[in-house]
Amino acid sequence: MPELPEVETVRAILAESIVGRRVAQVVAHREDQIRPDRAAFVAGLTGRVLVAARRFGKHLLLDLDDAQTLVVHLRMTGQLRVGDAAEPALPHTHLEFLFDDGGALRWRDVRRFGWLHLTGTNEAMTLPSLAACGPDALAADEATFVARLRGLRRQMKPLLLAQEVICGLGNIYADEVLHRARIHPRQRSDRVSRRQWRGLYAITQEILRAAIALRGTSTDGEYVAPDGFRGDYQRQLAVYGREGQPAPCCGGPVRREVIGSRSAHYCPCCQKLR
DNA sequence: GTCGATGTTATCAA
DNA sequence: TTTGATAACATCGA
Repeated sequence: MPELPEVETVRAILAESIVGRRVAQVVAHREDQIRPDRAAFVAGLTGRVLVAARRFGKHLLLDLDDAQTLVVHLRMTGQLRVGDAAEPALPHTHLEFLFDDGGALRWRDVRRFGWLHLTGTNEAMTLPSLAACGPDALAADEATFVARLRGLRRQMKPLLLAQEVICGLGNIYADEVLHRARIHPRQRSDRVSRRQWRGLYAITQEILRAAIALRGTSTDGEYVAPDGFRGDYQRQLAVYGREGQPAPCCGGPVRREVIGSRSAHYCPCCQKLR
């Protein structure tokens, strides 16, 4: 599922492949995922050139040549695919941007939780979904990161998933980060030491960068990049999705339990509750 | 054919 | 303040 490293991979590929190209036609097969509405969306994008691709947390921001920005959230199964307009669209393709050079950018989303919002570039960060976000997990420096997380008293796993505190982490990387930091997912955050916070910051940076280098994680073939390739980080996962299998830290079995109504994976012998 | 699980987020309830 | 339940949706596997 797309979390920060996957969205960053999408951003990088789009920056290479579609910046500079002009949208000749927008075909909206359905309108429930586009905002503010179909008419404004289609009219606002037709004829425009993409000039930049940015990312904030799990949000993608595609800047156009007229001070408009297309903000995209992939949620669970949203995908942007770059290809040839002559190729048949894959199933669950709900939106197509046809370029004037015969290429196409297509939006597909099996579960249809994702959304695309066309707004002014200056207003993009004021969209509720973005305005509510804390600092980006990758862009934040150590002082900012620690300051945002300290002072609350929540279970560590749900805390790392809270986008309003720090944005970008999802279920996979939250589990991986806590495992590497040897912190139990139910550990109350007010019992975490200053030293542990600093360690958590360093580990978060390492894991996010390593995942980006491998172009993200593709479990169950869910996440696919705009070029059709899957990520490779799933091979590096220590605990996520590995219930019952030996953890790399000690060889003991990975445990899975529901915490904050989300599945959490951890090593019970190396991630002790204090 | 039914049921539960999947993971992200908003919203409402406790 | 924190936690949990629910809903949005489609697919897959038991």
